[in-house]
Amino acid sequence: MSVSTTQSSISHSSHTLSSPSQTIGSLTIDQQIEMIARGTFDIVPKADLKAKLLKSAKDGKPLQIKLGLDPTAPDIHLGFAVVLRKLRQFQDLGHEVVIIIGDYTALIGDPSGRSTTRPMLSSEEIAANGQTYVTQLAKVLDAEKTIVRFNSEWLGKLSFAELVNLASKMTVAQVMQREDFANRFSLGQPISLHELLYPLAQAYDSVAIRADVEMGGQDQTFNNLAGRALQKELGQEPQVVLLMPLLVGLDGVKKMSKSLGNYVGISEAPAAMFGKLMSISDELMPTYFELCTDVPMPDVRILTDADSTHPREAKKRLAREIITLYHGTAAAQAADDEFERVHKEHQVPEEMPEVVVSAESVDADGQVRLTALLVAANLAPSSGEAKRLIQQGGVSVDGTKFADPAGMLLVRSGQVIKVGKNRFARLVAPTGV
RNA sequence: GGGUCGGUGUCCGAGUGGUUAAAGGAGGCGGUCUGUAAAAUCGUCGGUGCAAGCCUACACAAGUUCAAAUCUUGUCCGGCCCA
Repeated sequence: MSVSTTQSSISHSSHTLSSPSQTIGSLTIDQQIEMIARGTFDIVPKADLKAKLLKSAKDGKPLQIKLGLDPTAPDIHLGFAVVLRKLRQFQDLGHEVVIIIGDYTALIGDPSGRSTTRPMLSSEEIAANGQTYVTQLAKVLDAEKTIVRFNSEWLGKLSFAELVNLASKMTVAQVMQREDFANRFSLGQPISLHELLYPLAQAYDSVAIRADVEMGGQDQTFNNLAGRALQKELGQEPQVVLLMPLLVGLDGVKKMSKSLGNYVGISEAPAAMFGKLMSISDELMPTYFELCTDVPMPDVRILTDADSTHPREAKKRLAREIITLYHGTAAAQAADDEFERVHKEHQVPEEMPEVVVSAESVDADGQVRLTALLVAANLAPSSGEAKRLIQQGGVSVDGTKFADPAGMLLVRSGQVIKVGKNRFARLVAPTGV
């Protein structure tokens, strides 16, 4: 993967079309389209995609597939991976991915709650951030066919006159079509002027790199279409806009995001992933199979039909499939075994956080107040919460319910504290106890 | 610039001087049930403390009062109308 802030990096993208495997290489255009279409929310317009694929195959020139990202630390969870995996498919078909890091769009965006302007990143910092992205994205993408660019490269060079000219290509009414703007406006919520410039800036990215396809989440519909419009306006062949649905999080309601805590990170430990995936609702299974795994759709239909497959088994299969993608088959099987042991045989997990009981917290008799211990062990956010958990019967020590909220515990190394259904910690007594 | 309305706990939203750590809903957490699913159901949700209690909290600050989320003034932020 190359990281470059120079204009020349675009030109290096003209190597010949290559395919990683015979099977993919031999796909007809229609088969390729079927593959690409899996799980998509929308492709605008589908006919253009076909035309571009045909042209690319004929000329032996890979398509430029664009994805714009915030310069904030990427939280690569399954939801984000949905888009990345689609990009990977394009790469497997021989095309080239251009990741655009919106360092400049982030700079001009000064959210109203923020009092200080974000400091301008130095080129060293920018390069360093780029490297971080490379490492993280490489978990899904093919590094050979990925280019990382920063949009300060071209947005930073725009003069005010040029910006005004660009802004003249779009009307307020057009921008206000965007659902979130329209909603906020009608609800009487504030919209800052600079926010209206966002779609324009993002659209200009597409012009700058001559994108053939722009990928994005469903929520990016408007921005991506603006790119298409602006390209047309400026005499370029307009990009195809390919939108992926937003993956619903573990709660089954809201989109998966780190801040909502309803996510599965792709770097999470296999056992943790397994547990989280088993907790999703049955209704979510088909979507997760379609968007997060490579299981062929006919198989998915059998797996998600409760008459042919027990939902529990299907869900375990789902968890194994996903874990295999990021940790390999062996880890997936191990996570499955562990899950069985803990939840079916009600044994304690093999691995769990260890908590060293501090010597000061232990009294002369070697006892600790359990509420304090729970807080120290990160099993409860506050002692009030710890008390509640105990009162409600959510805490057990070595399998025995601990019911006294004010109770003291005689600490022995190796004791297992369990809170709720799946939070465990193993105690390590202070030396000498 | 003028007028006007508003800023309450994770979110929404009641509350116009005192049994208000603040109704109700959403959501979270725990128990039961289950397939660690969903649904259902019971309980619980500021901090600290074994407890009595103490502390902090209704944008921010100052004030009136025995007593303020509630009244006054100023500041900040926002909506709407007018210019």
